[in-house]
Amino acid sequence: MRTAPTILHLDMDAFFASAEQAAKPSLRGKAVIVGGLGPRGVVATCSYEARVFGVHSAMPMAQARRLAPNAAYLVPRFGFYREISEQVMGLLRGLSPLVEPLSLDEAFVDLEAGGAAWDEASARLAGAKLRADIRAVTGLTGSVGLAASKMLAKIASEQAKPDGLVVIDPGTERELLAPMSVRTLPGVGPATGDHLRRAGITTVGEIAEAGEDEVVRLLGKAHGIALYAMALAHDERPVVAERDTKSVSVEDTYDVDIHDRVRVRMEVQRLAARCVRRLRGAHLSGRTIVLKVRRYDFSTLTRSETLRGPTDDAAVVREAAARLLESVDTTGGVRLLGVGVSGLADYTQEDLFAQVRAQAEARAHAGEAEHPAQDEGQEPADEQEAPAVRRWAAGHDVRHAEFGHGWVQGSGIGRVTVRFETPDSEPGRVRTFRIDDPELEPADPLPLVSRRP
DNA sequence: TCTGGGGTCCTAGCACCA
DNA sequence: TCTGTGGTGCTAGGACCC
Repeated sequence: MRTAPTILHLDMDAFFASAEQAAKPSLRGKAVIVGGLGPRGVVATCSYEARVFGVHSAMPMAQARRLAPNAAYLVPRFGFYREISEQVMGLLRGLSPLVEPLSLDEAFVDLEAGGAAWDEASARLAGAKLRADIRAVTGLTGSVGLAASKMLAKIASEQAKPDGLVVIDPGTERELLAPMSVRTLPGVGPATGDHLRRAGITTVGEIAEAGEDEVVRLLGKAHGIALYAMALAHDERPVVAERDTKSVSVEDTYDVDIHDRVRVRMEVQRLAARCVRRLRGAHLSGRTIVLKVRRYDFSTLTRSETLRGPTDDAAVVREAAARLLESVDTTGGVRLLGVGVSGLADYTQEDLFAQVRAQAEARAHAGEAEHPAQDEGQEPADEQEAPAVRRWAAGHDVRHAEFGHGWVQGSGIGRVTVRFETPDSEPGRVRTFRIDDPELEPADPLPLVSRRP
């Protein structure tokens, strides 16, 4: 255990919602909710103004709409958030080579490894400078936690929210943790929390008092030992810069349950193709194909099949997924389907069988379209955008030939409403157009902080 | 109230093998 | 030859995280 608080945890404040507010002046100071807007969507992130109404992450969107009917509802723009995230991660890498991203908006940094800090004063200074740099480069705020371990740095950044910095001094950890809820500890979710509560344990201090044997008896070996150590503030997990991907998967929840078996088969084929495109995009191949089915009653089951060798061949994955589906009863309807590949290898070991078949097919269909697996990057016909009707997603950027840059505030019944404003303008005016207005074009997001010299 | 999407890790049962 | 044992791989499910 190190003796100085030189592990830093950064957590961007209400990241997606803050990015949208920075991009759209008319939303600043307002309740903004980002998430799936379909009937089965959930909240990904919401602004602090929306939290006042009781809205929070992972809440069903329908419930959020009841609580905050006047909030702005936007679909996530991951490409935009990723760009901002890369700027932030760049700043972190300036502090240390040991940066462990946890998601687009969170990361650990080992300040000591980078020579950026060696004691409390230098760590505090590095944290404060980082926060200022993030604001200057992205226009957004992030909260920083500093402690001697990852667990405590994360707890510190949680306490620092929003827009703050908290240091947990080495030596004070156990005292600090003792009165906290067991849910504070990483790995304690609703199920484990309930389990502990039934045993009369609700605080971290009570886990420590119960003793390791009792916690192992309640939660099993791996979980019990890890949790007991955390309760004593023992956490020696290092900051790991490079993490290998273990699996790649795609899944879709349908607005309405699918009952038609033919349609279910078709969706599984589409998902398998999408999954392989992701796999190939990451230059990976895998041995185990996993089919996931969530039924009408929310019960979820998985079926998997392990091949003799790794593959990134779309036909092989599609066929395996189709075989797996045959063992699943879907009468009653399915709400979600997913296809994944695990047991990954970072190279493509050619699947001999697929290769031979592809060659045979190529001979048989000489002059026809290529085998989909050889067709990386191109969307199959079933996933191409239908050009007939243009769709305008709420929150996405647009450009109008006459009125300039704006974003979609809403659309429906052949109309699209656009607010014309940019990150550094005043809140803009709203205008409504026909959805097929030729002067209206989708546009790329503008930088949040203007890059004038 | 009605529950996303993309991941990771752990456990347990079973089969197989030495 | 039979039985027990321990390791390993596969499969399925559950919990958790952001």
